Amino acid sequence: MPELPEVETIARGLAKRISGDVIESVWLGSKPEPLKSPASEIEAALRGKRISTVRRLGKHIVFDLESASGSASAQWIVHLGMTGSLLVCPPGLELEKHTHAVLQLASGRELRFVDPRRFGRLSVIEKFEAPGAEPLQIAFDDFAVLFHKRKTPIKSALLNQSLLSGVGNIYADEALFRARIRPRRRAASLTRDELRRLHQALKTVLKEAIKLGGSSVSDYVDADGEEGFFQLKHRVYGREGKPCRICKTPVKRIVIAGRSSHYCPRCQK
DNA sequence: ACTATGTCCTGCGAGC
DNA sequence: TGCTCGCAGGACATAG
Repeated sequence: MPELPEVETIARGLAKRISGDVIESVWLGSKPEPLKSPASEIEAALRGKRISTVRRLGKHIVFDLESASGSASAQWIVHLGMTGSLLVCPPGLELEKHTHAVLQLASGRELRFVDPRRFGRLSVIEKFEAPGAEPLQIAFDDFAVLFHKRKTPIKSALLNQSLLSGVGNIYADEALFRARIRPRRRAASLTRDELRRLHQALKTVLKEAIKLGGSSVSDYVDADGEEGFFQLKHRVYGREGKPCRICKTPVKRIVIAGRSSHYCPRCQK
């Protein structure tokens, strides 16, 4: 569900609310759970640990843990998949359907992981490193190299997490619109000027979305239960048949690599 | 090594 | 009202 701006918003909200809190106990749901690490390992790594920070890497949420003595411990990594959410709530609250993990915190609150579609993943690792580059940090030359000689459509390349970490379907479409590039273009066919525009557009759209708390399509809310507002700024995503905000030509929707892709046939070349 | 395709899940809204 | 169908913000395995 969430892409970089939504994950960033969630991580910031969690950092604000639960940094410094201590995990007293851990409950992990039964049967086919979305656990990448064994349940016993996750429980052992979390129980009794202090959450020193919460931050985002790619589409992953990283919980930096400390042991009681204050030394750095393993990291708890949460990937929300399409429909995952992390909720901070009072202990009495009835368990929502599809709750897969509950952490009791020393402050009396609970941190819950809920995920109906179960594409989300929980894991524990010493030091997590995202496979791809951070789109908000990558320099232009490194960005350009990523697409060098790639025959795949630029849209697919943007979604490839081992190239760039954090770009998903919405922001790929939105960045390509702003850069005036059609999603089906072969990545290697982009000119240097187009690559510059794409690099800039991607950073701009991601930053703007973070500012607005992400895009709330369907039921996304952040750690405080707040909706994002970037969906109001979408120029092509989810706007099939509606007039392009620049030239009024109806926005087209096509399927690339099984993902719906939206673009303006007039503005994007 | 790179690329295209299918699959994992549940829920929701559109259309009949 | 109730059913079926298609679709959903992701990532991985597999096959070519």
